[in-house]
Amino acid sequence: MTTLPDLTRLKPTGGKRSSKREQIVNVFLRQEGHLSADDLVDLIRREDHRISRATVYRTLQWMVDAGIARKVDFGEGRFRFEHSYRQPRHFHLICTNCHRSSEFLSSDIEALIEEISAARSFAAAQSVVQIYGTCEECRTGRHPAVDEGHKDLLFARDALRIAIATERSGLEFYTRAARLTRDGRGRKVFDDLAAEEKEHLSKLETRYNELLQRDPQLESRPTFLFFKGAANGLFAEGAERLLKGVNDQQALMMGIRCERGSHRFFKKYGERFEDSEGKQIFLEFADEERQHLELLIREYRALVKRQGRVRRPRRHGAPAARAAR
Amino acid sequence: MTTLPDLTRLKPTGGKRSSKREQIVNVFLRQEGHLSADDLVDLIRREDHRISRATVYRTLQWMVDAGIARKVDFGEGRFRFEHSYRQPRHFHLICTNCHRSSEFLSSDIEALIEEISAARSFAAAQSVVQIYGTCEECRTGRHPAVDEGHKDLLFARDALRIAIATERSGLEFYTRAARLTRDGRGRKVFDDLAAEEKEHLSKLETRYNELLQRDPQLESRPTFLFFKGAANGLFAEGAERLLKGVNDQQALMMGIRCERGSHRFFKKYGERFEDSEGKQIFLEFADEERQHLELLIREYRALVKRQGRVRRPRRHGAPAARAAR
DNA sequence: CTAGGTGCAAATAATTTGCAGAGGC
DNA sequence: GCCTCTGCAAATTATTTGCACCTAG
Repeated sequence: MTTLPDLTRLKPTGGKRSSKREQIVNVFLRQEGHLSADDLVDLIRREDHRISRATVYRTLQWMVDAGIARKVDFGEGRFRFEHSYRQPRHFHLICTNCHRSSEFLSSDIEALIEEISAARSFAAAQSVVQIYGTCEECRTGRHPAVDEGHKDLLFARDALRIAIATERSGLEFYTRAARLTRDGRGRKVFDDLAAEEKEHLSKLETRYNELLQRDPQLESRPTFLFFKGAANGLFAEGAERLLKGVNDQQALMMGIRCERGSHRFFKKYGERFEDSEGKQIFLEFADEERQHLELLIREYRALVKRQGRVRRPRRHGAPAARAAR
Repeated sequence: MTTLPDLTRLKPTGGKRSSKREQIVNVFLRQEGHLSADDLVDLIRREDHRISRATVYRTLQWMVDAGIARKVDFGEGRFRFEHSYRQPRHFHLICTNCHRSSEFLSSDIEALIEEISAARSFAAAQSVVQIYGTCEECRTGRHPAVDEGHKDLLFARDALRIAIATERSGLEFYTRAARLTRDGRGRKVFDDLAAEEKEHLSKLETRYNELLQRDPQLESRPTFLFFKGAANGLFAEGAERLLKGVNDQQALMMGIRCERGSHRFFKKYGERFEDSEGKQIFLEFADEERQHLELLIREYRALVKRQGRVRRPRRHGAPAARAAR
């Protein structure tokens, strides 16, 4: 919750400013990857030969309490430490050959973990997912075409990709819904939303291109945030269902469901992360979806008031489409 | 691969029969749960005060090599050991309060792990999924209504549940397909398959009831194998798609896809486990699905030969159903 | 007889702690 | 001056190893 890289804010139990501690923390933060206590001692000793191992251990513990560092266990019989002010709760791929590890996020796995915990009435606090095996480099002998790159950029890239896919599927959904809707006011709502999606889509694409300029290889770097819904966008299923034939009320209701799902997803992810571009993207998008959601709920209520509740779906496919032309 | 509880077969490097080792192994196998080396030393010493800690460590290592035990790391700074001759590659829920842990399988998580590994070109050998938190008992203070029960029975129960759900959805699929199919020979294939599914379904249900007799609380024990496809059966999606309108060839092809998915799932799971009722259920079922699959492929080829390849779907829903009556 | 199994004590390895002195507020 | 930080050395914990002895094949 706290713990920006801004160190002035890091005073967990009102500790004193201390040159040694600050030195250790700085060296730790300058590194990336997963350091063992011993790695850190070595690094520190290059700068200052007079810092004891005990102090490093104590400072590591302090950093964990302060939320700067997280203790991770890769089953080596000792702990390692990683930065924790970005992307909490990520998972690891660990190469048993070169002992390097790379990180990833998977909202899909997280969702399953939540479901399983709930099914077992278990209050999950945190979870560890570690995939052990051999990395590409160790297997093929040659360096991978591109390295992982900076986490913040990757996270922002994947956030934008998901947002764009969602926007695209939303555009498809609203365009299709507008075509199928008979009620004039309802149709206008869908038309307006479609226009809004289109505009926002181009904004997101611009933003994505800006991101690419900051790192020319960004697009070819490996996926960091795995999320299955990303492939076709969160409205894809809804858009498909529209074709099965629904009445105006049902179309609005499906819009509500899609927006709600989308809002929840973006909010949940956005809230989890420390200040970063990706977080911002998620939260902005969540807010937009919330607005759409509220609009749709209002319209749904208004329509039900005008028509009474209608449950029967419109006949399949073609007739409705024809009627709209 | 080896490692039945039958200890006579456990001679990894041609070790000698030794009273001490046998004693230690027996005590270990008599326990369930996750023992630390120290726990085991305590248990051993109750029987024989003259066994040294070093021997216990050496025997644990021997058991790991022999495949009797698996070393697990719950981040406590020491290792624990669990039996490994059943359900390899399970995952853990770990209570940080009472330090007990319970096991589960999730083919859904496994599938995601495989996908992620593939996306990162990582050759995954094994994976660790640990959910840390507070168990129901520690949270509410009272004992859970039912305990976990014996793993073998749970695994068999969940295997049967999945098989039954698949059988039900298969029955639905073939019944529907038979109704929609115009080609006489094709219709007969579906009718026969539907009849077979019905018969096998009742067999599975009988078997399930027999299982319940062995443990009256079995049905209320928590899920052990989590698999989302289990809810509606592996043919559910196919059965739904049939309603959208398909021609005879497409119906056969969908049957092929469903049977292939089902066959793969049951085979994969069945092969992973040591001899147990659950394994047997999975493998029997996989074999049945393979037979159906082969039959459908034959029929598909025959139909294409008779009709030429037809790609256009039949018109939506009602007309096809009408035609079949 | 001999390779492998066993006990004991000592070694290792990661980490923690007691204590006396140093340093910031 | 007080309280916390720090270094050093000793302690602790989990596990491994060297070595002499024992035991089954």
